[in-house]
Amino acid sequence: MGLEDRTRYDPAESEARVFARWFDSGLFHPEPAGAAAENYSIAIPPPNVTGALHMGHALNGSIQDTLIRYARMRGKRTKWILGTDHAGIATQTQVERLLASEGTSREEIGRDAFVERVWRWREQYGSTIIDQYKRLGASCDYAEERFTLDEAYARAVLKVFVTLYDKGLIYRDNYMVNWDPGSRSAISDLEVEDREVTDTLYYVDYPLASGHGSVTVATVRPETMLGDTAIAVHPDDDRYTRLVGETAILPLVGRRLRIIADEYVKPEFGTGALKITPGHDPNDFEIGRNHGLDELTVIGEDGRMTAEAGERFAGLTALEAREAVVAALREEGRISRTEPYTHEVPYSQRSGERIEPLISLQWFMKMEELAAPAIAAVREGRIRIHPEGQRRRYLDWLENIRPWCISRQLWWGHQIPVWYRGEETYVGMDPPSGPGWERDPDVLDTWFSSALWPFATLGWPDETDELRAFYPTDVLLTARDILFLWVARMVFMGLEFVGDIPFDDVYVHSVVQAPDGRRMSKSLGTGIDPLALIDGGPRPPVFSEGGDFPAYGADAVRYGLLAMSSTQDVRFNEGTIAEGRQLANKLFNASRLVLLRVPEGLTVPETAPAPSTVEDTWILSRLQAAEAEIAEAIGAFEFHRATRTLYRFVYGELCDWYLEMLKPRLYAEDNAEPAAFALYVLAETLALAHPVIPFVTEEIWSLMPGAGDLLMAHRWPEADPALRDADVEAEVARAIEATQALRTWRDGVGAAPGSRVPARLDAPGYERVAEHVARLARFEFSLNGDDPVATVGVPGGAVLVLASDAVDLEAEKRRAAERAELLRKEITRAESKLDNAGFVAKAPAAVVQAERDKLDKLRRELDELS
RNA sequence: GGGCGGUUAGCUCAGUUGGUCAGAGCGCCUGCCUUACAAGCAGGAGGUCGCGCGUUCGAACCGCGCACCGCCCACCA
Repeated sequence: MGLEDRTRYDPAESEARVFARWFDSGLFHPEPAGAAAENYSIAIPPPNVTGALHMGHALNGSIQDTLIRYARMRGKRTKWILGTDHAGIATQTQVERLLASEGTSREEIGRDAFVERVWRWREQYGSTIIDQYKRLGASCDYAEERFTLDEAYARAVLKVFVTLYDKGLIYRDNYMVNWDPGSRSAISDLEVEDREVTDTLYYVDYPLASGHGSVTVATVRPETMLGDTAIAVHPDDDRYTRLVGETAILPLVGRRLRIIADEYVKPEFGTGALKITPGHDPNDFEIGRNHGLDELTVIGEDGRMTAEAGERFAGLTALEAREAVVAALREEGRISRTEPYTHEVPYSQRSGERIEPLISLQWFMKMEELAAPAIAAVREGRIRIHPEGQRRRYLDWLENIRPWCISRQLWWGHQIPVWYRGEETYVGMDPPSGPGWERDPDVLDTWFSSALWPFATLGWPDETDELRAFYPTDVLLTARDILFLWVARMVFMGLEFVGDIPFDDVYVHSVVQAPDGRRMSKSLGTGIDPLALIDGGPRPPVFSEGGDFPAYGADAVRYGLLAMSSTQDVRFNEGTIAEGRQLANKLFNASRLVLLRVPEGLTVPETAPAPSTVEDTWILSRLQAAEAEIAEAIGAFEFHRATRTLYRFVYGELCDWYLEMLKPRLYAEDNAEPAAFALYVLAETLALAHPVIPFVTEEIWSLMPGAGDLLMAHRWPEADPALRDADVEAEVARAIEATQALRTWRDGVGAAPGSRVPARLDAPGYERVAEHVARLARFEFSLNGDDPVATVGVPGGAVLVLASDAVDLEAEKRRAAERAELLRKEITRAESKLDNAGFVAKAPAAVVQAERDKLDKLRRELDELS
C-alpha cells in the first residue's frame, strides 16, 4: 500500500519487519571494549525461565529499553544483559505438577531423571518469555543469553559458596526454620507472608506436680503441647511469682515441666502463663535456648506427628492430631475455656501452605560482615536508591539482618558442593577423590545464584573483557518486592567478589495494579497480558466492558506504561495505552503530510537549516525545549514526565500549530525550502521519540528520503540553547492565544463554520503572524474603518469584528454581556488583592507588578466591550 | 506494634523551590467529513485540591491533629 493510502499507522503490519531490521543489524550486541565508566549497561532482572511475560515485566522492560536506546543514541557502547533464572521452587513445582498429571512423581522417577526432565521442560518453554521481550521491542543482547544454571554460571556459584565457606561465613546448623510442607523444603523469611486466620484459643490446665492446683495456659495449637518442655511466666507477674521454679505435669504425656520466668511473656495475654514448645515455635525456640530446655520434635518434615509425640498420636497429620489432642484433653477435663481468636499466621508464598516452624539441619550464611560494606555503599551515596523511601527500607533491612538459610530441599538448582564420608566433610568446587563420598542432597536458594547476576553473566570469576567493559552496570530497575531478596544481595556479593558495587543507581518503579486496585493475578482474573494489549487479545474479567482490546501495538503499551509509572503503585488505565496509540498514529500522519509533499531529490538536512519564517524559528526553539526537557526527565528516571512532554510537543506544538502554519508554504508550487525544514524538524522529533516509541519512529524513518540506515543508531537530538528564541516564542504564543480567543468567540455567537469573518486587528506585534491567525481562526483582517459590531480581546489589544452575514448581533450581545460579567468578577478579585497592604508591601515586586498588569489588561478589555 | 506512601474534575493521574497551578488524557456536551490523521479537528461544561486548626501578605504545596485507603517491616501464645 502506498503512503498516500496508509491513513492509519498499523503496528501489527510493521512491528515484526522493524524488529527484524534491528536484530539483523547486530547493534544489540556490543563488542566488549573500553571501561565500564564510559560504556552503558543494564542487567535485566532475569525472568523465571518457564514464566510468561506479565505487566511487571512489560513496565520493567519498557523502562530499561528506553534507557538503553537513549544511551545508544548518545553514542555509548551499550549492553543490556539478558537471561533467565532457573527459579528453583517455581520451576520444580511446575514440573512436579506435570508428573502428577502423568500419574508419577519425582520420588518415583528419581533425582537424575527428574532433573533431566526439568531441563527438557526448560528447552521447551525457556524461550517463550525471551520472544515476548522481543515483541516489546526490547533491545537486549540476545546473542549472549545467560541462564543461572549454565555451566559457567554454575562454576561461579560454587566458587562463591566455597570461598564463603572457607572464610567461615557459611556454616551448617540445627536451627529453627520456616518449613514449607507444600514444597517440603525450608524457605527464607522473605518467602513467608502473613495471612489473617481465625483459630480457636484453647485454655488448658496443667496440674502442678505438688498436687496443689494447676496452671492454665492458652494456645491455638494444642497439638504442639506434646512437645512442651516448660511453662513460662513473666518475672514480675505477682500471680505466678510463687510458682517459678516449681514443676507442672504435661497432661496426656505426664512429662515434668519446669516453670520458668522470662520477660518475653506478656502478662496481659491469655492467662499470663505460656507453654513452651522449643521445637515448634520460633519464640519458644529462643526461650528454650536461653534456658537450656530440651528441644523435642513432635511434627516431622512430612507434616505428620513423629514417634516423639507418643504412639497415640504418631502418624496423624498435625490437624488430625489437634482434634485428637483436644478430644483427649476434654475427656480429662483439662480444657477450661475456648474462644475464637483472629491473628496473623505465616504462610508459604511458594506453595500457599501454612508454615510449620521446626528445627532442621540447614546451611546458613552469616550476614553482618557481608552487610556492612553494602550498607556503607548506600549510606555514602556510591549507590543511589530512588525513591528515598526505598533507600531507607534497604538500610533498615540490612542493619537488622539475620542469618540467611541458603539450603533448600529441592532437586532443581545448584547442588551444594559439600561431600560427606562418615565423620569427614569435604567442601570444594570439584568432587573429592576416593570412594565412599556422598554429596549433600540440598540445593542452594535461587536467590543465592541470582545475587551473582551482574558479574556471573559477564564471565566472572575469569577476568573477561566483558567484565571490564560492563561491570559495574549503570542502573538496576525493579519493583520493590525484590529489594531485599535480590538487590541487597547483589550489592554485598558484588562488593565481596568483584570488589565493586554492581550498579550506580537503583530505581524502584511502580507496581501496576489491576484497574480495580487489586493485585494483578492470573488466578484472581485480574491479570492483564501485555501481549493481549499489543495484539488485541480478549479483555480479562476485571474490566467492566468485555470484548477484545484493540491491537494497540508495542509502542502504545510502552508509552502507556511509562506514562502511568511513577514512584508509587498505579492502577492500570487502558486510556493511557490508548493515548500511546494515538500518539503513534499522530506522528505517522504528521509524517505523511510532510513526506507526501517533499519534492523529488530532497533529503533530510544533517543540521538545522536557517529558519526563514517566524513559525520555523518558533518550532525550532520549542523543539530545543522539548529535547532538553525529555533528556532531563529520562536522566532523572521521570518517565511520566518524558512521555507527557513528548505528547505535548507532538500534539500541542508540532501538529496543532506548526504544521498548520506551515501548510500554505508546503502546498505551494515551489516548496523545497519549507519541505526541507519540515523534514529536519520531523527527523529530530522522531529521534526524540524513539527511545519511548521505537517501532513507529523507525518505520517512519525508513520512509524519510536520505535519512540513513537505522534511527536506532542515529544521534540523539541534543538541545542547542542557541536555537532558543524567547521573543519569537512570545510572539507565537500571542498568536495562538488570539486564535483561540477568536475561535471561542465564533462558537459563542454561532458563526457559520465555513464563513470568514471580516474584522480589524487592533493590536501591535502581530505583523508577522496576523496571516496565520486570520487563516486558522477563519477571519479576514482589513483596514476597513467601519464601526465594529463586536470586540474580542486578544493579547496586546483587540480584534474589532465588522458587520457581516456571519455575525448574529443578538448572539453577540449575549456573549458580550457574559464576558463583561466575567471580567468584572476578575477585576474585583485583582483589585482586592492589590488593596491588601500586606501583599503590596511583602510580596516580591515582580509578583505585584504581574498582578497590576493583569488588572490593566482586564480593565482595557472591559472598556473595549462597552 | 512500628514505619512509609496516598487522598486534586465522573474515571486514571500530573502539579519542581508556597504567588497565572487549579492541569492532562479519557468520558460528557456543542459544532465541523476544513486539501496528514473521524483512532481526526474546533469549542465548552465540570473541582470549597479528604476534614479541622495553625504559620504566612498569600497554602493543593509548609506544621499539627483527625478520618479513610494502600504497602512494608515485626517471633505475642
